[in-house]
Amino acid sequence: MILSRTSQYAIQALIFIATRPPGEPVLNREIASYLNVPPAYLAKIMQSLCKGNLLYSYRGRLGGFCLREGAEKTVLMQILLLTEGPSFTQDCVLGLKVCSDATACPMHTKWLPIKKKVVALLNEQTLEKLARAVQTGKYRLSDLPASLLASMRRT
Amino acid sequence: MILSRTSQYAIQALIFIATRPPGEPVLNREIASYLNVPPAYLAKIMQSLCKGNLLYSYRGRLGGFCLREGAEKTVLMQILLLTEGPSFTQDCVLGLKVCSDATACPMHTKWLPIKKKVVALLNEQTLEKLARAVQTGKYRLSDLPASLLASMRRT
DNA sequence: TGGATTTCGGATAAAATTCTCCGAATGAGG
DNA sequence: CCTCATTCGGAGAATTTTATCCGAAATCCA
Repeated sequence: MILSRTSQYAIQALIFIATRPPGEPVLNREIASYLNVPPAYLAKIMQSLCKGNLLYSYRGRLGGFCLREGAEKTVLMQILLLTEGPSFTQDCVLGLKVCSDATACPMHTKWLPIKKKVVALLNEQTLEKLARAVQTGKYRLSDLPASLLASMRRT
Repeated sequence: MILSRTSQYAIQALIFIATRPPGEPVLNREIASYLNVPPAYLAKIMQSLCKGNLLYSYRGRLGGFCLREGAEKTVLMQILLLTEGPSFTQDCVLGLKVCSDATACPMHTKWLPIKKKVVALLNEQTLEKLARAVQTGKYRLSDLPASLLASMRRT
């Protein structure tokens, strides 16, 4: 039900970059402050996304990170395979080392169709699409400001 | 997509107890060796399941753990609420503090129907049912023996 | 009563994840 | 060439999760 923080940060950062004009490097500092995540930690994640061939990085003045050509078509599953590891979609719900159609845990047959839906969903969500959803203003990428949170609690 | 080890151990242990004759206490040691999980760690989890009112515990000779009366009807969701905490079903995929129909992350609307399916599934799987599935021999609760794993790798 | 067996509960260790710091390399611009 | 701003890469700290250890309390049975 839950992604690691690393995965969440990675997805958020990539969508954020996808909302920005392509070709103009985005600073790690800017991403971190927009998303409200620890900059030094995010920097590490950005590095691994570069190594995973999703991003270009540029040093020095005018440096920053850009999506690689075609990376707007990147799908959430690709990101998660980088951040969660390749066994991400294969793990057994109950933690069994081997859980296949042939020999399975008692949840296997019930879980399988749901897992397939999740995988399908993650495979159809592109950065481009998600970025556009954010640009409309209908959806958020970062937390609500604390002031707003407080007023929600009061009601 | 993934439960904590604690949750996995808890579910496995409870199903195992449910496969045993009710009223006869099962030893922590026995459960741990059957499931092949660390006994001392499992013992901690068993304690919290007692505090969560799913189990009875008995000390001394003939001691061990039994399902509480009616606990065969316990549903996976109840266990997970104990082991993963009450926000288990509420967390946003992208990690936003607030992500509701009113103000949401860009995955929210797509994720919601899947989450509902997951919740429904977890709410309909009782220990009784899962234990029976194991008793038929069709499904497993613990890992395959290492020898079998080795022979699978050879093919 | 005393010994054996088991869970309880607290402290602590180990491992994994999350997060920080800093010097070095790189590149832009004066 | 020098300065400044940025990412890179390695080391390591903090936190959380997973795992271990041990004395104490409870219980059975002889």
